[in-house]
Amino acid sequence: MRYHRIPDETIRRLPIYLRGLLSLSAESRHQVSSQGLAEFLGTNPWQIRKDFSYFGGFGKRGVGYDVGKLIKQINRILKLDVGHKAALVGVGNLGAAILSYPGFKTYGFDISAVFDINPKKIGKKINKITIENISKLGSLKRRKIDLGIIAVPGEAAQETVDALVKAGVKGILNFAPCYVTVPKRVKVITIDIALDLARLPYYM
Amino acid sequence: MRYHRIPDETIRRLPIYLRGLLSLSAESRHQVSSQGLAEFLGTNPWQIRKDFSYFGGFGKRGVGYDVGKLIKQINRILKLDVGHKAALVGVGNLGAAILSYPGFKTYGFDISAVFDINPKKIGKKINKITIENISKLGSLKRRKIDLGIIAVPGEAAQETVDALVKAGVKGILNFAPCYVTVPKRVKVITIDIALDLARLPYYM
DNA sequence: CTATGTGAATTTATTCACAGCA
DNA sequence: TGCTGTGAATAAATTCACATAG
Repeated sequence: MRYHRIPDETIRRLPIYLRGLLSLSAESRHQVSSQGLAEFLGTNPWQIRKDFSYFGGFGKRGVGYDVGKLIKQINRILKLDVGHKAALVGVGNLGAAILSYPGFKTYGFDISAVFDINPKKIGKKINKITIENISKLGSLKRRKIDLGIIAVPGEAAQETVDALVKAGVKGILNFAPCYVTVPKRVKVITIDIALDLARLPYYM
Repeated sequence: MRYHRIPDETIRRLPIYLRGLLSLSAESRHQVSSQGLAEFLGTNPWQIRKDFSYFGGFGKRGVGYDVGKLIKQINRILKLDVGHKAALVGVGNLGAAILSYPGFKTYGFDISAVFDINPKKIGKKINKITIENISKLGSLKRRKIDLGIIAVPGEAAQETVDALVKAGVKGILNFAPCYVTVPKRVKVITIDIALDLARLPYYM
């Protein structure tokens, strides 16, 4: 295989493949062809083969892919194999839902600290984690937490991001419905669930 | 302006523009240039002008865009100007968070019915809406609800989708972490918040 | 003189078609 | 023979550059 820059779209799809492979694995499917995986995921075989080919030979010609091996490889490519500690900031409705969402640990994430600004919430426990004062974000570096999840109102998003960056996080998942600026070394992914709903009527 | 097929990516960005324009409008900004909007949204001016150009002349040369007018136009393009009633299925942690999420009404959505399968929840009220038995989904057509939001476990997603399709919805926002199949006339958008988190370490 | 609107150029991503390996 | 892996062909999206309108 020659060198190729890996398309962003391929990286975006890897977690989808991983999710599907984990489902197959849970059903004790140990082998799958690009055709079979494509049907399971609602995509097409060429796309899957092309995406995998950027990383080298994952499969066996005439046979298909080994599900367990593929899971390991994708986990390594996405750097999920090392495990990641995350801090959640903002324990409103959305924050509480995020905290109890089972999907994160599927990918090796552990929300190990929770912060809020509301004095009534600070000190209380939620999912066995004590809610800390947002002013204590400075402790993240010492606690090896390099990932922040923001579930605060839009008005507070930028200052929360700034505080997280100062605390040394390298990646931020932003649920606040606005654009935030960060230094280039930090990666932000913004999710606004209403945005996706907003384009649904166009297609209906 | 000559005819152009509108790129999917442009449609994906329209709600982002709309969100930004609504913010500007709330700050009493009535005029904005592609440059100014781009900075506000973290994108670039060419992209914005190109996207708008697919729909005709929205701006005034030498001046910029009228914020209010632009909001109206995008709302119309996305068919958000008519308002949409949605039904939520599944009132777990995530469902409850969705129900209280303020972002939906920003785009003219009204979650006007809530369903669950758990007998202990049925009949209870949440956000002033009575939780109904999931077996009553058939009433949606009569109630002019054409949009479904699914927040059930993955195992139940396909059957829930089937029930919603049978009840006549034309669009589905799926929060269950799996691919679901529908007839071509129905549009599904799947959101899995863990998928986005899963590609963050790659960039860190 | 400023900022839009848009063909053309470039870059990026998808699809195809088939060689090559188990 | 069956399914992967990958260059080549095609399609789609982004970026540029500048003519054009207010």
